[in-house]
Amino acid sequence: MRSQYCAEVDENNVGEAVSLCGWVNSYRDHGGVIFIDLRDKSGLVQLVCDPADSTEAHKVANEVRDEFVLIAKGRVRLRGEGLTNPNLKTGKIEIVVDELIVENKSDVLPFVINDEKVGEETLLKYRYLDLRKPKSYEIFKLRSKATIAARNALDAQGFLEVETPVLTKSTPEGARDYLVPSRVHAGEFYALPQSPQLFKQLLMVGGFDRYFQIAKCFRDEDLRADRQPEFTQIDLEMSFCGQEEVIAVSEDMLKDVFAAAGHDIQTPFNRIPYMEAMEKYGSDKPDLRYDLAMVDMIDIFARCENEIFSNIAKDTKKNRVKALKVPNGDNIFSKRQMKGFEDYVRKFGASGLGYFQMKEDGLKGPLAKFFSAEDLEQIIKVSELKVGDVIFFGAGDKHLVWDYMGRFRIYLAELMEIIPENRFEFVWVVDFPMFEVEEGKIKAMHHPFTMPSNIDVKDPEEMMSIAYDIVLNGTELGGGSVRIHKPEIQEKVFKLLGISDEEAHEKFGFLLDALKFGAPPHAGLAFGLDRMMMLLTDSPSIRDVIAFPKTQKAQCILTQAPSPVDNEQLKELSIRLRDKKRTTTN
RNA sequence: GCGGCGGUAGUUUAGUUGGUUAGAAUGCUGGCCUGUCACGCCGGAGGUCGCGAGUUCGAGUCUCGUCCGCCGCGCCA
Repeated sequence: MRSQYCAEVDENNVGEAVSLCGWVNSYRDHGGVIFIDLRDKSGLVQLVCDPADSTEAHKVANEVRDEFVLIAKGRVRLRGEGLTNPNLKTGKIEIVVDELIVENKSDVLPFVINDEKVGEETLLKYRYLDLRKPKSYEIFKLRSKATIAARNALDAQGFLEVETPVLTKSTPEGARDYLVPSRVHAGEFYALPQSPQLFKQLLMVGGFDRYFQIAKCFRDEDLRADRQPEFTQIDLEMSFCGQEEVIAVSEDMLKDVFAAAGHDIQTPFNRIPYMEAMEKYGSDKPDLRYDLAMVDMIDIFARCENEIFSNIAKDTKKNRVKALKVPNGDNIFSKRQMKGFEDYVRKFGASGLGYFQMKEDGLKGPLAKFFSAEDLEQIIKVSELKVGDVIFFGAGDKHLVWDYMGRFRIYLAELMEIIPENRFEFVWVVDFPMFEVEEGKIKAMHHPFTMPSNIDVKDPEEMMSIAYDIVLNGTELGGGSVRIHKPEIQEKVFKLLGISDEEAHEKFGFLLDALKFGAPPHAGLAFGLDRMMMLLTDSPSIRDVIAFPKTQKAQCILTQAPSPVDNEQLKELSIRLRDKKRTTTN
């Protein structure tokens, strides 16, 4: 049907007969001669339909409209002097058409392909038209190349690609599950996997040694610009290995994946312990493309004469006083902007945002009077203040201060436009705590199958885990851990999490059993492929890198999913809806 | 669940203090045009102003409710 792709034709083909297929990108009817830009995945080529060459083809060309599907047969000709188009890869040649076949017509499109201004809602409703844009094709081409590079890298390292079930068992912890009703077992449900976590551990018990999968995962939580209810992980697990082997394999794989996307990245990546990341950047996924680290001020504030601050500063275990220096901030930001900073951090629970300005004659600010001259000097010294600098500080509960000062750090960096573009700054965040306490309840920070590094420590809050996250430019790209492979440790962790023996056996009995039958030490990691593609394609939304994404209300506006179903279907599944109006019929 | 922004021809949008027939660009369409490539020129059609109430002599504009889209918070082991 086709001799080559549109944009593959060039000067070397002059005089040759070609047969090209594609869509009408645009047409220009001059009354006599008609020009058609034919488009396929490779690009554009100009067709010329001149009645002098073929009255038949010209007649057909008269009826052609945008996005008609054509098969054009003709010969390649060099364009005349002054008639070339430097904006087109094929701009030096054109196709003199002697046979034009309209393979399929097209209704008028709801929007013009490549029109950058069209709203996303319209684009998503007609996503297949949006995908015709060369820009869309490039994104999915890159995604394909990256995925294949990951496969090849892992294959070369002896990993076996194994598919794990999509219909699986609902688990109590973690995100909300998507449930699938069982027809055969009335009243019972499968769950879609939040990740293949337990199955990949079972594959290690099965002796496969190294497993990977490009796995779809499902989490029924609210959406964000970088979160969809179904997403893809590059998931891997390896036996008789610890953190270092997983990190080494991951770095190798990432190097290949980024190379496939045209980026040379340097390994090994830097590492930062979790606590240091929190103390310096207020985040477990710090963006290290810029510094702007927080400075600890708690000692100095403990000595100040303002009771609110000194009281906060006395409890160094629970509280923090953190400062962010803005070089030359006094000259960059207006009074009004600085007031706005306080409003910004208040949204995240801050009760206020103090500041000092570094003037010619020393530190100035509403709180300066509470500090001794020596301590003011000390503030200047520890934060290396120069005239014109401004220093902001937050005080209070450490988790709160880390959070809002960490967000403020990013906010400032964006405002000051100090974030370098076209740079990939990878960092491994390591040495995570095993648990976090929320509203008095103890929760696994990573997941309950993570190996503690100090299982015998008395205070569970002091327990650390062998877990690691890979962070790129402030985005969590992936995470993993060394897993528990001994049943007694797993049972102990369940106990600490407040999961009873009974519940543990009901929900995870199969895992506890498996651990009893010679489970090897094993460790693994999973990457968020969609987020990786966002970064590789510089896309502002995860929807851009997913062929058929869902809206923020988790709907697909193309297919109208989710949708009501017949009562008959529900009956088979032994399901009765509370609100009967929601079914389509009966 | 909460906060912010938005919804007006197919598309992108303007619309003042509530006041005449809701305007533009682009797309579409009819005609003309043999070298354009964002072709050009002349003409034409195209609007439940998201939806529903309310206030008013009169609502795109004001009020209330509701739906949808986007961003964020909560949530996301």
